[in-house]
Formats: sequence, structure tokens, C-alpha cells
Amino acid sequence: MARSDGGERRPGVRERQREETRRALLREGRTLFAGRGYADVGLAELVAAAGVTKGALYHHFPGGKTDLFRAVLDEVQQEVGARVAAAADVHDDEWSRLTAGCREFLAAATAPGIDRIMLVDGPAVLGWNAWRAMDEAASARHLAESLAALVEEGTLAPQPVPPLVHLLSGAMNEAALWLASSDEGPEALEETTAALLRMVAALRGA
Amino acid sequence: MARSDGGERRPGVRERQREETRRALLREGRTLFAGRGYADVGLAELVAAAGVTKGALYHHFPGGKTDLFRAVLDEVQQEVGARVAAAADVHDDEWSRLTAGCREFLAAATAPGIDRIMLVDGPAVLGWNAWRAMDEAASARHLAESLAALVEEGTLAPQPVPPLVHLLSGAMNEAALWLASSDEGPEALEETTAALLRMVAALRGA
DNA sequence: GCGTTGACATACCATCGGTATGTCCAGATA
DNA sequence: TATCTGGACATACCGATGGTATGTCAACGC
Repeated sequence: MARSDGGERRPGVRERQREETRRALLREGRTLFAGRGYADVGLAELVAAAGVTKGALYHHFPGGKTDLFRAVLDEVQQEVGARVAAAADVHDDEWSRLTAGCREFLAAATAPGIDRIMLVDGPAVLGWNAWRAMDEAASARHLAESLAALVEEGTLAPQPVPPLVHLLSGAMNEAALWLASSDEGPEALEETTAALLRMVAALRGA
Repeated sequence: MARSDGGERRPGVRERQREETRRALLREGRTLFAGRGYADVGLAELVAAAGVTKGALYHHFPGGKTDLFRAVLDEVQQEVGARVAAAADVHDDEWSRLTAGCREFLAAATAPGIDRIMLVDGPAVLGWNAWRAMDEAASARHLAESLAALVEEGTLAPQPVPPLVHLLSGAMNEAALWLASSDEGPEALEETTAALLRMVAALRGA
């Protein structure tokens, strides 16, 4: 159970190799899933790209293909969530935190290799409920907390927060998908971000 | 080429049987896809449920499983689009048409057997671009036209319409998914519809 | 009536996700 | 330091599934 030494972290060649294999699987999985979609990627090419075999994949991800995808999705969600949180945290007032977070979400979700995994295959592969739970934990929670705080401080009119969270979350997801697909450069991102923030701002008067 | 008769429509036992088979495939496909999702439905059980064989499926839908799904999705989209259009058409002023359409969309999309096909599997199976094109033709076009008219008549401030279409479309899609999954009865639908209409109404002041 | 063709049914195949088993070496133990 | 145990894989294999190629039979035009 407990280490015999004083809590030292000595990696050991064993654990290091393990981590490296897992990272390779995650990395190649992310690249392939982002590029051609979950369904069009076979396990054979996936493990070949990672330089391992199916045995390794099932050792690290007992649930197989979907389990690896879940791990990839989680990684992507965490990254996006972290970017949103970081963008919000540079501001003090709650309203700026919200708008900065929204802006950053659009930028992060439209970055290459994000939208297909996070917004298209995610719900289809894991089911909408599981996907929503992960999204909630990673990104939507920030949005929910921000909106709740704004209602609390009176900036937004008293109203049930959950519906608002879903409406805004859905609006941003679809906008990200649109921007990422018909990529017309950064001016489209700016225009859409402006439209989003106009809509959010309009809520203050409601 | 041309019929020898004067343009009469005599079905013929041949064509009638053909239509019946196609309808059976469509019906069973829709039921199964809605119930367990595209990936979890095998062709074997699908054609068995329809009382035909794989030969029939590939005869009517050369593209196979995805082709059948595309036809099912198209049917679903058309139905939802028709409901939205019908709800809007009972009003004369453009603003009422928009709000009625939004309300009806939420009701239609949260009806049993709609959301999974239209909003989850649709984008993943056919790709987001193809899905968006179908959605555009069936439902989002109404939204786009309505918003454009409202900007035109000055009810909404001058602004680019396409971003707004995507934001609102995405908001409604996500809301429908949420309502359909964690089904808490019609009061949740009312509450969310109210939140949506509040948000839309807020745009008038922006 | 008769050949043609459309609307399927049957038989078959390749591939893919998943599993069961084998192997080898790092590290704990004595 | 000799041993030996278990973790981290590799290899071999399997059933199922989507897809195809071929066969069949009756409706319809002539």
C-alpha cells in the first residue's frame, strides 16, 4: 500500500513507459478522431499510429474505442474549460468575466481539432446525457455560476438560471460549429462574437 | 419516356408494392434509430422489422445504412419544418410569426422520437456540413427569413442576420435536447420556452 | 405469348471491434 | 543476488456487421 520511502516520487522505468504509451494513444486518437471522425477511424490504424497494438489499447482503456474517445473528449473539454476560466479570471466584475468567458469559448472551440470531437461526435458516441455531464463539469459550470452570480447581484433580472445556461451554451456551440466549418477567417469570428455579446448584453435590459 | 395515356396516374401493383416496401423501411428505420441510436441498430434487425431483406434496402437506398438514415432524417426535418411554418402562418405580423415559430419548434423537437435523430445522430452520421444544409432547407430558413424581415421592417436593429440565425438555432436545438432528455414534464417546456422568448424579445431593445 | 426489366431474395465476403491467451521484464522479496 | 510475481503489453483469434455480387420471379409493355 504505502511507499516504504518518505513519499518520494521516483518514476521508475515501468511507470514512465506506461505513461508514454497512454499519451501516445491519446495523442494519435485525438488527431485521428479530429481529422476523420470517430466512426471512420479503425482501431488497427489507431494503434499503428501510436506504435503499439490493440492489447495496449485495451490495457489502458478497458472500454475499448469508446473509452479512448471518452478520455480524448475529456482532455479536450478540460483544455477549453481551462481557457475559458483563465480568460474570465483576469476580470473582477462579474459581467466582464461572463463576456470574456464567452468570447474565449468561441475562440477555443473554433480552434483546429476541437469542434468535431467536442460538439459532433461527443454526444453521438457517448450519448447526450453523458456528454452533457462532461460538458457541465468542464465548461457549462462556469457559465452557470456566472449567470447565477449576475442574477444574485441584480445585474440580470430574477429568473431561473438553468434554461438560460442551456440557451446560451447551445448558441455558442452552434456558432462554434458554424465558424469552424465554413471557415472564412477571423473576421467571421469577430462578427459572430459581436452578435453573441449583443445578445447577452440585451439580457441585461430584460 | 412519356406515358402513352393522357397523363393518368394509375399506380399499378408494381409501383404500389415498391412504395409500401420503401415506407416500411423508412418507418422501422425511424423507430429503431430514434430508440437506440444509429450505431446500435444493425441492418439485419432493421430489414427483419420491415419484413424485407438487405437486398430491398440496398435497392431503395443505394448508399446503404447512411442513405436510409438520410431519408429518415429528411422526413423528420420536413415534419418539424412544416409544424413551424404552420404555426407561424396563422399570424400576420412578423414578430408574432417569429415567436410562434420558436415556440412550436421547441414543442416539435421535444416530441418523442425526434431529437436523437435530428440533433444527435444527424450531424455525426452525415457530417455537420450536410446536416446543416438539410436543417437550413427545412427549418432554419424560416428563422433566417423571419429575422431578415424583422431587420428590414426596423423591429430589430440593423445587423448581420446569419450569425443571429445560428445563435438562435443553436439555442433552440440545445434547449430541445435538454428538455427531451431530462424530461420533467410540460412545465419545464413552458419555462424554457419563456426563457427563449425573453431572450428573443430582449433583442428588440438592442 | 413473350421477352424485358424492375424489385427484390440469397449467398457470400472483407473488415472491424472485441477477447483470450501468451510473453517478457521491472521491481518487490528473501 | 537469486527468485519470483505481476503488470504492461504483443499475438492470435472470433463473431458480427456493413456491403456486394448474383440469382429469381413476376409485372408490364409489345
